[in-house]
Amino acid sequence: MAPRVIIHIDFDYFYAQCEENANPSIRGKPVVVCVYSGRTSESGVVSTSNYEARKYGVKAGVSIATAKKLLESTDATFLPMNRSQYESVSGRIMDILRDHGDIFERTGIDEAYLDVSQNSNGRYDMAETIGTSLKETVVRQEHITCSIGIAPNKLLAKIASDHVKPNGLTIVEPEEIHSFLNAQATNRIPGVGKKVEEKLRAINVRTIDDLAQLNPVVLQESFGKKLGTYLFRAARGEDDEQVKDRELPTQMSRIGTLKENTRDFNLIRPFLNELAQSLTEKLQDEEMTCKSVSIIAILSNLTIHTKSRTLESPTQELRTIDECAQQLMKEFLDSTPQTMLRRAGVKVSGLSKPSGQTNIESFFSTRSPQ
DNA sequence: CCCTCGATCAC
DNA sequence: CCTCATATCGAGGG
Repeated sequence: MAPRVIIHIDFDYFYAQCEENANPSIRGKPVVVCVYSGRTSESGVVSTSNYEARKYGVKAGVSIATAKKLLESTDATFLPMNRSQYESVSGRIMDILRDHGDIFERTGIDEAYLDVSQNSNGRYDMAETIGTSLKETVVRQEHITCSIGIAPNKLLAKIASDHVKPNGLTIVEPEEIHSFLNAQATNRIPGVGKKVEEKLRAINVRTIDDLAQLNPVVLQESFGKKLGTYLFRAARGEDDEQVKDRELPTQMSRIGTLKENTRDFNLIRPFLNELAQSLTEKLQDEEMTCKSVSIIAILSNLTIHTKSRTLESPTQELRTIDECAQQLMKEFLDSTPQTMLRRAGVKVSGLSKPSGQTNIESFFSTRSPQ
């Protein structure tokens, strides 16, 4: 396989940066984009904050109450998340990126990969020019800075984009892989979160170098075949994942927090209906159907439970989806007496776009009802 | 092979 | 004292 040159682009503190652009007067001050849960006026968590706020320890996941305390001495701005706004900014930036590479893959609202192997002629100096140019274009057109990683594969490009930020550009050429990974913490590897990191720490593995000493069999035994193999290769900077045009999304979900903990169906029914309605609108907008419906129940003790069902035939109708969700939730509550619901969600999955006929699967499922 | 469920990740 | 959305994996059961 010919060597590749991959770019990973990550928009800096994206939601907060969008808010700075929407209202430049808040620039230079701490900006905190919040998800308010609606329980009390202040309940909820921080979604994203700018770097001024991060200096005070205010980052994603911190409760709004805590963030207010940490920032009480400052002139910080707290804003509710405005997702549709960020979606449209993201969409325009993605259009710019798409123009800069041979293959483009959007992996989130604020990140994407570009395969520039052809485009750069396999040369890192040319790839750097492409990277610099796309950063300039994005700043000029959308006033958003981003951080970029350029490397021989997706894994290294992603770790590289995280290496220097905000507004960074990090190149890892093939001969630099080992010195680059060397002393980095294992959690720099995508896929190594809290749980995996804990398990690794328990066996005295803290750096990627430590990880690279482990036997593949040991890794597969502790983490399963797939993850074990992945970790073994990742520690060596190896990754064959192709940059691929994203297929259509395969699921969508809505979740919310109830006003108070309850198991009263008179409160839960309209709540689920709202979520189902929002999902149905989105499905119909996208001209998609779903094959199964799930409910998500988060109890007062914060444990998470799910229950799902495959429909007789794919649908995009509110009635079908809503009734299925209601039924599933009834069954769940009946099976767990006493428990109180804190949050509830609805998910639709097995999505397809019958008109698009993007795959053989949806072709047959729309042609031969049975 | 498909379905269901929980877990994990990363946002 | 605790959001939201998506993808993926593994296990267990048909």
